[in-house]
Amino acid sequence: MAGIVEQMRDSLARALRDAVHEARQRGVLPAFGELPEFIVEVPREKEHGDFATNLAMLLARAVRMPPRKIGELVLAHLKPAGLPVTKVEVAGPGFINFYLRPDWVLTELPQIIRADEDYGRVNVGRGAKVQVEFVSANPTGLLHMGNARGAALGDSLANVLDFAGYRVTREFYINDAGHQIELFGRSCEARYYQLLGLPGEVPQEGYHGEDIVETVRKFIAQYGDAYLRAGEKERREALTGFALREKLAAIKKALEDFGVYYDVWFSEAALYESGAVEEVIRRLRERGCLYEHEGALWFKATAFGVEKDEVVVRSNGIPTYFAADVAYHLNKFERGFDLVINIWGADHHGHVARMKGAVAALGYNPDALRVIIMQLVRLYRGGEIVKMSKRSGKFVTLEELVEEVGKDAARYFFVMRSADSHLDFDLDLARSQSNENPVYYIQYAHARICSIIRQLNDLGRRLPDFAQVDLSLLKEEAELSLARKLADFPEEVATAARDLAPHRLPRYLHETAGLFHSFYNSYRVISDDEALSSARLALAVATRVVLANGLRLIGVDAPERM
RNA sequence: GCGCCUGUAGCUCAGUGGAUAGAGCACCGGCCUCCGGAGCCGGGUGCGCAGGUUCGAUUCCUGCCAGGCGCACCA
Repeated sequence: MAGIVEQMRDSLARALRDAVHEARQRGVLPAFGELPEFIVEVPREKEHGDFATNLAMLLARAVRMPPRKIGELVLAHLKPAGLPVTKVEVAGPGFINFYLRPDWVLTELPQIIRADEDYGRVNVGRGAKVQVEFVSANPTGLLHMGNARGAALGDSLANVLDFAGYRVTREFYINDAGHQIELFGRSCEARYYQLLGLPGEVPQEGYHGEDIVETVRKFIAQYGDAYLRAGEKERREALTGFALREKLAAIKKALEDFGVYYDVWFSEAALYESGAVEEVIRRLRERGCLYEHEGALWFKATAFGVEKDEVVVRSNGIPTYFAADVAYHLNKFERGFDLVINIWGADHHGHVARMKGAVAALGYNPDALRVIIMQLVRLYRGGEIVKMSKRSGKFVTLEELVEEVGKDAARYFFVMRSADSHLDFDLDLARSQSNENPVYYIQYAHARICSIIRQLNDLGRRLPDFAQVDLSLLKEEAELSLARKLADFPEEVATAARDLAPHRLPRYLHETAGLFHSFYNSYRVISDDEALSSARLALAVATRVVLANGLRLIGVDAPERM
């Protein structure tokens, strides 16, 4: 269901193509090859009309005529019949500008209200299967700011893709195998001894956080000192298994409190147990992509344009993390995803090229793997950088963040920046319940509209049948520009999906809320004029729908009262 | 040294191969007998530097400068 803006764009493009065709038929325009791919855009400047096209300028080279001249010729053959076009002109270096009747967009309002929570759904995905893998933190600790940003970004992107017509699977890859887990187990063991009054030392590179102590304390509460007498292997397995389950449960809880739910929790250990890691090594070997060097087995990544080759099996016979990750990605593609999206921290960007190389080596299209690299997060409090260090266990966790600033502010602040940008997170601003805070600004607009409707009910009046409302009564600039903004929502969703850019939404919502506040401040919605009240209620209710839908996509609540 | 990301207003950041580059914050001044003042209205010499491609570059390419992150038989 295309919005009215897209329909208008298409109609104008069609009229333009017809005009060019006509002019060529009549020999007014010389023959040329393909019509260049022109765009019909909304000009930045209002004075340049409602829509504009660069068609004439793009055609200049092919027909060897000045753009303005071409514009005039196209214009002479243009028949915008049935369209609310009031004026067309050639301007500037050769733009063709279209001016529309100011009320052209108003018919969208009842459509918005009717579609309600589905307004803004588009079909750019055409039902393609897409997987979004995000966070995928080691289940050995708590979630930090990088994970939090990934969670907000990944979940919002998944929401957007879903709304844009993709079939989305959200997935968390659990790194529950390998060297780090070994270290984790030894760290737990050391704490186990310590808590039981025996000597024990957490390995230098191990996990020193207080949270591990807590976890081991719970283990002791349940099993006492029974494992002191067990063999090392048995003791470690018991401790590691217990701790991993607990950590994972805590991670899951923290994410749920952050509004993030997964479809699949995928275990790395399962890849070893099922033989998938061995299998993928066999496949790579079969394809001649592996070789031995100094006792280790290497993947010939350089054959796929990567700078360096990569070890898949160490000389001690243990596969690397990379081997498991390749197996995981093979598994993803075997599950039939058309598009596989990973959200990784900037510290993993070196991994992208070789992962794509491995995908290509396995016979899949490396472009079907899209990796979004997020830059790092810096926290500010009181104007100072909050120092964090993972090793010492001193970092702000996702739970603490949500507790300090709330879920809504946290999610909004993470999503409002593009992944490419280093994020300075101002805790004071996010926490402030004032007009400084953009989250509340948007939520406030939503609550205000709900309040208007409550007011209406209190007066014993009811919402009108919006299909019957005389929208032509909306004539004020503030009304028309708000309606115009609302009609942009479907294209906003489409663009966010196409560009994998959920950060567009906070901006759009903020602008929309601003236009509403502005309108609200200048005009009364509910008045003695029944017809005018109905028209303005249509505008207000449509605004509520768009704000609610947009906020939902970024995982922020749309409260009826604040 | 090599690779990736980033350099836009005092600060944090949007933005697009096009016609006069935007928002929030901060700062200053206005607005409530009226549906929620968490609101509204007004206030601006800025695209790191240098070349190139183009009818047109803040956007694309090259070099340089600055910051971040990588460059393990770690993950």
